[in-house]
Amino acid sequence: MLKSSFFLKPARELAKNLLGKKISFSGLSGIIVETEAYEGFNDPGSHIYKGITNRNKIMLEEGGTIYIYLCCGLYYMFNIVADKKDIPGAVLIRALEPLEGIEIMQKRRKNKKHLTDGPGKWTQAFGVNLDWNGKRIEEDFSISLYKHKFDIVETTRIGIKDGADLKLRFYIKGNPFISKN
DNA sequence: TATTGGATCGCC
DNA sequence: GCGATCCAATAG
Repeated sequence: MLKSSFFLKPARELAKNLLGKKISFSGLSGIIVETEAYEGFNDPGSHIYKGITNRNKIMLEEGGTIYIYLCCGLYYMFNIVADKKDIPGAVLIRALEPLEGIEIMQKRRKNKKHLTDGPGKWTQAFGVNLDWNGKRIEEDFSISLYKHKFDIVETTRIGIKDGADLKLRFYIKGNPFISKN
């Protein structure tokens, strides 16, 4: 289990540090293999870029707060807020390598072959929804060390129009559970 | 009130 | 490859 001070760093740093960590929730777990950073007020790809709203104000909370939002009316995106209070930033968890509770994940997912290799897929497999928005990560989830040695690929983020050139997506090189792009 | 996605799936 | 899906937040 990581200390809460682990999350008090800029989003791009936290995004890299979260790779290879194990995330556990309600008997399910997986290794974080792909993340994206959304950092500061000046990141055009970030929700908070155009100003603080009722939804994105959670990005100003203390690092380690959960930020969940519904994407395309269908899928929940799970983010961990980065950095100190009032400094905006979040890390989107895009893909996991499943470890425990695979039968439950298969029950929730229609496509049994692709349980956790996308930001909307793994939240569906884990049964994550808006109930966890604004909660502290340590309340229901636990994040702990798992992998130690791996190479990190730094590349561009997926699905955004603005800030698409910034290399703020990170994934574990060679891992088969990276989302499609 | 009307529009719109940081995605996924199924069907061409 | 491309359109349908679904709904909360945002903009107007």
